[in-house]
Amino acid sequence: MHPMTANIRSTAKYQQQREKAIEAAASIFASKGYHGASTKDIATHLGIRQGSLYYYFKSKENALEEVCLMALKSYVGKMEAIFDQELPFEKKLSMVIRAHLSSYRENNAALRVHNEQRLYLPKGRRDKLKNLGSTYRQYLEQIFIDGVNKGKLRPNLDSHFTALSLIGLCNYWGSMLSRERGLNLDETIQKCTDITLHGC
Amino acid sequence: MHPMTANIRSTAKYQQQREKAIEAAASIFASKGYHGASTKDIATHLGIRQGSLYYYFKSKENALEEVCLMALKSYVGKMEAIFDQELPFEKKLSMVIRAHLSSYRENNAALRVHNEQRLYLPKGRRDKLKNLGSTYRQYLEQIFIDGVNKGKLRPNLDSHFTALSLIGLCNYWGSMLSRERGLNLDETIQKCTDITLHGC
DNA sequence: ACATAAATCTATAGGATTATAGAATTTTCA
DNA sequence: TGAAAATTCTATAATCCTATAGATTTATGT
Repeated sequence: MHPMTANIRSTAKYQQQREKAIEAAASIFASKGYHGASTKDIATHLGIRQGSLYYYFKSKENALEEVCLMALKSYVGKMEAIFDQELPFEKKLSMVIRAHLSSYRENNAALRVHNEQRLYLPKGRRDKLKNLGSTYRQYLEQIFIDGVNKGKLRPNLDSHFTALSLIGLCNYWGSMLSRERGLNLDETIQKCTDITLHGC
Repeated sequence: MHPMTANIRSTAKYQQQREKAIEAAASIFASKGYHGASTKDIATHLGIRQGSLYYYFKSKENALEEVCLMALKSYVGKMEAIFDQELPFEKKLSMVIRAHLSSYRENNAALRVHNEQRLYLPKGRRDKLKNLGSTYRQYLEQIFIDGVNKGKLRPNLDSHFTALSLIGLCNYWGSMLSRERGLNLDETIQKCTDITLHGC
């Protein structure tokens, strides 16, 4: 039988293997890009045949969708965990940066795929991603707002702009960390935190 | 006759039309990605037939190469012009940021293609790009080093890290500016300069 | 106006790709 | 063990894509 049935039933084993399929897709999409990767590449990486992949995904596009969703969910989850703690601003900031950068260093291919390939999804298929991304941004923004309110940051700070800039900075260094093995993670975290706080 | 001959002869008209071909390729690659774009897309955008495109490019890969080179050359050119002027650090910094961001806003598709698609070129084909990119980085780094030497920046500043971070920041906001038409250019330049100088 | 060169066109070889249908195999569990 | 369900396989239709060869049209310069 084929996917439709399986998706409804959703065995534990099915879900587990599906997760592996998403990871395989993430890995292939990350190295070859969405359009550059073929369903055969992904299937081979999983150890099955091209046609069998459609037992787990409705389409190649659906695979990209799932990869991006998986990445963002874990990303937002980490952020929530940090946000909920009662910690001084500087500590929270460096924890967020650590979470972001170490995700990349652990070669979280899915996160890279989300950042680099999500725009190849048709607009309608990006709504959930937008919402999750927006949630993340709002948490980060709130951390800056709290910092301002507690007098730790200058009062005229544009928290929205700052949050986005930090995301941009982390994506840049994260992508660097996942490509350049020589780069030191802790040092990079330290420097990103420092430049965000104090500029130059 | 075909390309080989033409490439050697290189009429003025040929060069001019070739430039248009590179721009068309840039525009298509920027919106669909390298692998997602077809040579037919590019040709159609130029108003010629798919096969005729090979009068201007040896291969699709060669087209990507030329797009990236064109982008980087103009990018480095602008930087050199700024670098050579005798100006205070803050002014130079904001000029560099303006040059970078306004390139994106002018919808310089080629620059986006370089940033987002150059890794799809085989390693051997990226040497020139690496050198140009490295030149750009060195100029920027030198601007920070000069700032330190003149006592305008803290003496322990890591100029290399700072230069790369600024490039990452500008690529992020640049890409944003080219996608979100509502975003104000001057304001973004101002805020990028400010956050780079002072952090938060 | 004519010969030559430049630019574009048509047609196609040779592959590769996605998605589907239905057969074959493996698992599960009563 | 044996029937039903789950998983994977094979084969293929229907496109689509790059690159090339050679014909055709357009431009140039004398």
